[in-house]
Amino acid sequence: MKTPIRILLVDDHAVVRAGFKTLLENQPDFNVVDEADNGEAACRAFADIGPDIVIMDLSLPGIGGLEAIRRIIARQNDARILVFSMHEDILFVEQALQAGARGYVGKSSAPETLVEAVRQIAEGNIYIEPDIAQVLAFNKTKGKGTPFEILSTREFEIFCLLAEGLSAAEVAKRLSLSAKTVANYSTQIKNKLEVTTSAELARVAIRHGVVSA
Amino acid sequence: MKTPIRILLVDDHAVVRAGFKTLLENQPDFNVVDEADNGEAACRAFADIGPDIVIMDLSLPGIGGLEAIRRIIARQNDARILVFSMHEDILFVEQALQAGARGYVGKSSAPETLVEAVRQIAEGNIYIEPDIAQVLAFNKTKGKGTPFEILSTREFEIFCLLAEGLSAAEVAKRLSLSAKTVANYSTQIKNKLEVTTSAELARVAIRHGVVSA
DNA sequence: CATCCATCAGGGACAAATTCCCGCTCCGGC
DNA sequence: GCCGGAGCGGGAATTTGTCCCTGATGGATG
Repeated sequence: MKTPIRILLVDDHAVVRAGFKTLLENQPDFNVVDEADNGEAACRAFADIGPDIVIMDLSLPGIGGLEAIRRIIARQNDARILVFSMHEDILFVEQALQAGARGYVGKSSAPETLVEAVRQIAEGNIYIEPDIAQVLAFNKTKGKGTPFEILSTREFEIFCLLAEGLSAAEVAKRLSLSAKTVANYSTQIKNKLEVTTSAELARVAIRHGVVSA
Repeated sequence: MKTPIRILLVDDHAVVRAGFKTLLENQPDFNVVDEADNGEAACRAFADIGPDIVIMDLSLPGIGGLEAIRRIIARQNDARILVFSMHEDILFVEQALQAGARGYVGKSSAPETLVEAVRQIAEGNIYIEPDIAQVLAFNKTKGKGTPFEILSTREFEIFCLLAEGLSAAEVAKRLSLSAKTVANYSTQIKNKLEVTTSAELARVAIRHGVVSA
């Protein structure tokens, strides 16, 4: 190819980055022109070199991957960003795509998937893993929005208490409700946030700064 | 080199594995002779091919990385195992070394560190990242206890999975245990850590860096 | 004003998880 | 050999969670 795909690689794991780099450069038309290990550096590198595509991990030190995506998109709203994340968490995927990412590839994908995703996105298309795409499409039909806005005031209140580690019975006492009511809310909250266990609930809450660890 | 280092690569992320493989094989005397994506397969592969060194991720489906290390060491107690883990948390390092690993390289290491670690361990030495080694040594002198020392190996393993948000049933499937056993462990773990809900469990885990938020 | 719909609250019935207690095996230490 | 702890799981009672459905309220909107 006469016009190689110029890639900016963003991941805070130096070793993983190096591995990916060699993997990507096995493709003759792939060229990793720069790397970054945090969000700020990624933004700067993007501005400096204007890569064809950014491959970005979401869990970055400093400003997270999401914020980095937002800043890059703010600068150039047709920037081509592929998110590669270790934890294939639907909430993150949604946030990433909403922030402007053009694709999402999870941890358990085949290497060819990554390569294919890079090509698709570099050409201006969108690439989301079939499995994940299905879930997202399904959510869309159900009118699911962003994580917490879909919770009503009361739901959010109960959500916080549960996330802090209170049992359903304790929450009920605190809010002068029936244990039954809290149990029902709890189920509903989990459904809305698409988690199944209280541990996940707590993680989501902590992740979004609703409660502290 | 006339005697290349024969490597068994164990990681459940196909993409990461592919990246590492290409990275390692940039070294002319490194030879990735086999790969595995879970603990059982790793043990079998080790028995089959007798590699010079095993590079192993800790978070594996089925029997975890820790158990895989134990089984390999049980078979050949001078087996050379290098642990490469995404989450460089001290607890895991301690457990891994106790299980018989000869080295530990964390996510944020330079690629050269990984290569160096492989060489050191292949020669029969021990290699632990300087940073981590320091913390370990420091903890030893202070006899500093994390709340997790009171957990047995198995308890800790289950604790991690629960904290990540898996249900008891999922943990059971993952570890090939009865749901009953996991439930019993779960109760015991909560007692030991003095928490009552799974949400609290998750918070404790996150607070101590055992799992990420 | 009537209607519709989301929110809040909880009952009933059933499924599932949790807890407490027990028994069993296997090992490493004394 | 004996003991204690670790690992594994069954039994039974209990608590929780889930699903569904009923009201009440309090805006919106036609």
